[in-house]
Amino acid sequence: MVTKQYAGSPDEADLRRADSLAREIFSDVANKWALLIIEALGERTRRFGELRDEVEGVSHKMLTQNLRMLERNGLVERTVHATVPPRVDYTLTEPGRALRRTVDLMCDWTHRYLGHIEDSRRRFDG
Amino acid sequence: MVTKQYAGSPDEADLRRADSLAREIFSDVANKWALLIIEALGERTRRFGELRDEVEGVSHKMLTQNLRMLERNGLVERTVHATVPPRVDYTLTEPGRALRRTVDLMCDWTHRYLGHIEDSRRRFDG
DNA sequence: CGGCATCCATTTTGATACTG
DNA sequence: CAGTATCAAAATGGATGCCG
Repeated sequence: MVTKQYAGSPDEADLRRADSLAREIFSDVANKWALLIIEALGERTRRFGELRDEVEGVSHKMLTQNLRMLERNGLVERTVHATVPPRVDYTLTEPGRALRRTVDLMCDWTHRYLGHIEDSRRRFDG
Repeated sequence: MVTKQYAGSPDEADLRRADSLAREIFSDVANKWALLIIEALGERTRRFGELRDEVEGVSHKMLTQNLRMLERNGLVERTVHATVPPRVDYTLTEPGRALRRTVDLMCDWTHRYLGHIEDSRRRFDG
């Protein structure tokens, strides 16, 4: 559960605040592009352009937007090199790497159940 | 990585098909409502109305849509009881429960790094 | 009660052009 | 190269009404 259950305790207000925050973070992170970007970053530092190439189908705009969001939440670190042409590196932080481990599991899951899912779809569609 | 790397092997076409399927499944599943619904289902069977109450903020439409998608992918099983008024139960299948375990980890992650993230946001916004 | 279809507002997204 | 701004197109989501 994202939001935890609790009774009317003294610091109920604090708990509610934490819950709505948890929910907000979950909404930020639980979307296709964010998770694919986190996967693509892996353990290595990547340049903006490398990410755009590796995350298939992502547009320039979506990539920037999601990277900004991930940076804001402290999941990626952004390093600007003062060169011409400019070079910007992105790396997962510790929290980012921790999240990546869970995304890895989701990817494993996808490959593991590929067959099941394909069969299920055929049954459903037919 | 959602899509795996591979060289020009004989069954390259098959692999590409599997990859695009993996990507499609990932896109289906990696969205806020789907994951929240999977979490809400947990180990128990739930009625449609119970889910609507438990998944805070979900609309009738989004719930139906996502449940249909999850059913199609074989992650939930839908049971219609021929009563008046009608009663429809939803339960996670084995693949669904397996996915839920990874979503649980994502939720744990969220609560674990709540503080870090809140701090990071403050720094970023200010 | 649960589901589907429709309409409509809002949001998201992609394409494009422009900047440092 | 990376980022921002803008605009139109497309997808999403909510509200409503009707059906079994």
